[in-house]
Amino acid sequence: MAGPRVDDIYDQVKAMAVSFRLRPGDRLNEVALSKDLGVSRTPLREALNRLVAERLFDFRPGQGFFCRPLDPQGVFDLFELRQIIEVAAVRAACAKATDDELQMLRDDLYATGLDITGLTVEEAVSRDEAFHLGIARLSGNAELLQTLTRINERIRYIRWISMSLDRVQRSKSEHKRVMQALLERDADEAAQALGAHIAKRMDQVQDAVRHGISSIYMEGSQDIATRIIEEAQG
Amino acid sequence: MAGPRVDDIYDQVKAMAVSFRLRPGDRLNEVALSKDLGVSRTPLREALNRLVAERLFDFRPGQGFFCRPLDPQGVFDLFELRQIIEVAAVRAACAKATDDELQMLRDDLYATGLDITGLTVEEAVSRDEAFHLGIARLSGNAELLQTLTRINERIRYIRWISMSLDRVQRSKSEHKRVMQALLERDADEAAQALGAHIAKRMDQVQDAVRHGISSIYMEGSQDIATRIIEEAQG
DNA sequence: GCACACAGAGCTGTATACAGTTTTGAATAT
DNA sequence: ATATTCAAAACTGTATACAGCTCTGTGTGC
Repeated sequence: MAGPRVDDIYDQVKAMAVSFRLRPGDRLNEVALSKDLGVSRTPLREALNRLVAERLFDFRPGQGFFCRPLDPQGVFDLFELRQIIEVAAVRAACAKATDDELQMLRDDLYATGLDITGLTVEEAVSRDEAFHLGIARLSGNAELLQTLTRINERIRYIRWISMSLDRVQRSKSEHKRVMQALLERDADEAAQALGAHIAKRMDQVQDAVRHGISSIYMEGSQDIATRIIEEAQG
Repeated sequence: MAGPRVDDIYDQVKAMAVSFRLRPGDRLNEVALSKDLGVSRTPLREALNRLVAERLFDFRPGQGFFCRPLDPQGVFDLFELRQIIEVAAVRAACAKATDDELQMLRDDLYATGLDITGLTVEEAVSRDEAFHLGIARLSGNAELLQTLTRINERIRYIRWISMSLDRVQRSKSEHKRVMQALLERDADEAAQALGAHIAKRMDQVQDAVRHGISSIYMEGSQDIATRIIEEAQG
């Protein structure tokens, strides 16, 4: 054992925050959580401070750490920023990625992607993220990739909700259209396709946030992430 | 006294890192720095963990905290990301800002902005940042503003260098062009003007990084930020 | 002259203690 | 019932102690 403690704690607490196993707005009890994790408050607070900088927690001096609230405007802003970043990324990828890199992305997409029926929501969103992050990686801009990674962490819960609400999964065909444009190095078409793809999701976001808020407070729906995706209708 | 300690420490250490008073690549000595700041290591490490999340420091388990290196590719990536964010911001501002807000931005620009001769480099860059951040604020997207703020902190030193190298300051006229387009709600023109403005700076970035690296290691050039801007030539 | 081993100093990582503040909840007054 | 007060409990913020690791530099062998 005895691996890097803070990094582990950081990952564990982040996972809790991302999935809202810690309820939004709640004060975080350092003593209780440190006991749960089997560490002392010192490294826990170090991890929490990182998460504050990533905006996964709020910090109020004298009061401690609070789970970020899930507010519609904040989520909308994040989706808008995501769209900006991703559209720019796909344009950069068109210009900078090698043929080999594009081919590998395509292979990954087709290998993992034909049908998401039977997967858990978590897995489905994870694969969705992987494709989008793959594009960001091919942009050749590490900061862009990093920024998108952080955004994704903050909206992951909403994507779970959205995925579990919307049974008809058209993502994959839209992904294929983006991929096709990338392979043809058609930046305008790729940007258009990806921008529209994200915009379409944004329409569902407000609903997802509302469902999300109630899901968090309902018993028995802690397991949104592990729900199985049923067959698409229509 | 007895204000929020961690926040103060965070601000102080961030200021050191941003201005490279701590040399890039160097290991940070927690004991020495905590003594300098008159606090113990515990809150210092909490502040440092925030700065790690903001990528102003690197953290290597077992070795501690290191000032981020100043590498050309990283700086270029940040400028590219900045351009992406700002172009999107100005488009959003064209669509969403109220007439009053635009007028206030214009007034600020003209009030503070006519001539930067006689200012220190730090002040000049600060005013430059203020205009760009003003646009981001009018985008109505808090995440966008936040992201740009963080980016600015990480490239501020390079802008100081760039500002002190380039005596001819055309920024203001370019800012006026952007402002004009904003007032006319001409998103394409505004995006074009702002994008070109940032791109022009990017050409100087590689030089600035090189100068920056040597400046950091030269005695007597710790004070780039406080250098006075001389009269523009031509 | 160079590489390597080893001991000592120095530094980091974490637990714990304690001071000071905030929150809680019961008791009282309205 | 509702609001208010106040004391106890709980929690946060920071310093400090110490274990364990890393780095430094000296000395030894080649």
